[in-house]
Amino acid sequence: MNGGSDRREVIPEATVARLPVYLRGLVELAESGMATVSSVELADLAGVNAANVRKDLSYLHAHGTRGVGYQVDHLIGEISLALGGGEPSPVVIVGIGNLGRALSQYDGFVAGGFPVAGLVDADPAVVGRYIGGRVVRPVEELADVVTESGCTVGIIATPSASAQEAADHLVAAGIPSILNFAPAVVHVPEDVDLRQVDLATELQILGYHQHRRMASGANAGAVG
Amino acid sequence: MNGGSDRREVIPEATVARLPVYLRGLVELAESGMATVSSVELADLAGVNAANVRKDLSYLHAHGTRGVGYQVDHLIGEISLALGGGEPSPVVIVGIGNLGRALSQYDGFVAGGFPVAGLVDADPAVVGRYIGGRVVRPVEELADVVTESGCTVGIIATPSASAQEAADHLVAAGIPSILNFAPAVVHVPEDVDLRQVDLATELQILGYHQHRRMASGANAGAVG
DNA sequence: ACGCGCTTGTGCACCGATTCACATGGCACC
DNA sequence: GGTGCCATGTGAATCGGTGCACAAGCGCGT
Repeated sequence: MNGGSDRREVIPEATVARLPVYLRGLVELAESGMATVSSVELADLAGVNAANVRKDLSYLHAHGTRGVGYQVDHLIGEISLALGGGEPSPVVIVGIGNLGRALSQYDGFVAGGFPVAGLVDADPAVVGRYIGGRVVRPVEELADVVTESGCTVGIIATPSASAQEAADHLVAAGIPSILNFAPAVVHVPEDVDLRQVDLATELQILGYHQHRRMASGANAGAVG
Repeated sequence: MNGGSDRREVIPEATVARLPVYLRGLVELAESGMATVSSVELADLAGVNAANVRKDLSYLHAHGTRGVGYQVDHLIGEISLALGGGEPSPVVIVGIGNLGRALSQYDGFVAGGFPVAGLVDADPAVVGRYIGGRVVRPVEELADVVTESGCTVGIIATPSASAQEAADHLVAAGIPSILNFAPAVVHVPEDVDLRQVDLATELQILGYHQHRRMASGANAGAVG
């Protein structure tokens, strides 16, 4: 059943999605001088259940001390290690419209270890322009950009109509991880990791809850 | 226990999250002249399982015709109705930095029925500037902006340090739905709907998979 | 008018995730 | 040095979601 050599076996997807949140909270704690943190405190910071925090951390083999809590430094190290080994992963942004421009200057990327290493666009009117000190290169040179900078993450910020094309370019260039901001479903090979960030969808989900609240508020008092 | 008059009882959260994707696909189908669509086709468009599509649509009481499929027009109407009743929900954006500027000009918002009705910022250096024909107003006037324009959705695009403050302002102004782009956990009252869109977190999740793939690729051939 | 094929609608089983509750165990204080 | 407190770590039950597989039903062709 177990080889025993699997230091880090497998972390559930839901846990992986929470680790960055823990990490942010832990960094804040470290900056404010806290040396240890309990699962309850960390749960409060991350907005989740305390038992959930403990189970999540148990997957990292980052055990704490009973009666005391977890060591903040150690925890930061373990989570960072799990989330990419601490190595920065340069990103390339495809599609330099409003959103692409904003993303290329978004501080959170650099702070999170994801420096923007390249900008490409298919529109000749945009190619050659400088955004935040970086030149926009034609999408035909995407493979070169990837090779030069060692990009491992591609961000799609094109209009939806061009999203699939952009994804194809990224896959062809050997990018293994893609973050798609375009409101469109794109298909990639199985060995490519694709995540969707859909602003319009998020708003529509909010709209549903709002609509339902009003409707049920007018009908009955039962509100979830 | 049940009134029996609940035309639309409750839709599972996972289904709600897929409805906007269906809607997009359906609109495309309608534009290309398709009158009916089968669950298999729609599933392919949305990238999900066909049985899942059928089950999702059954929650809307939007049943199709056996042997034929679903009527595209009717389905668009039903989904739109579920997702906010077809009424546009104006949004107000708090924090006009790089991201806020991009969001204020994002076409997808208007197209999705979420026109940007107001921009506010706490920084006096930003207040008064015009972004896309709209003036940035001070955060103190947030309540006025909401009242004037009937905003029902607030978008937080501030730095993380100000996110909680922005949320508090929005809640105080009576906004029931908040979309938070700041990489920070914010707390709101129970009756306020809050959704998180965290770019840095998404990248870190991608980083984990990438890291794991390399690690397990060096160890064994087993890749999920 | 009748039967065949296609598609919907759904019961059921599986799976991952969450959460409670409790046993386990270390630290600090006396 | 002993005892009590407190927080971890985890077993087990529960919950929501997914997907298979099949029965039910409608239309179209003959």
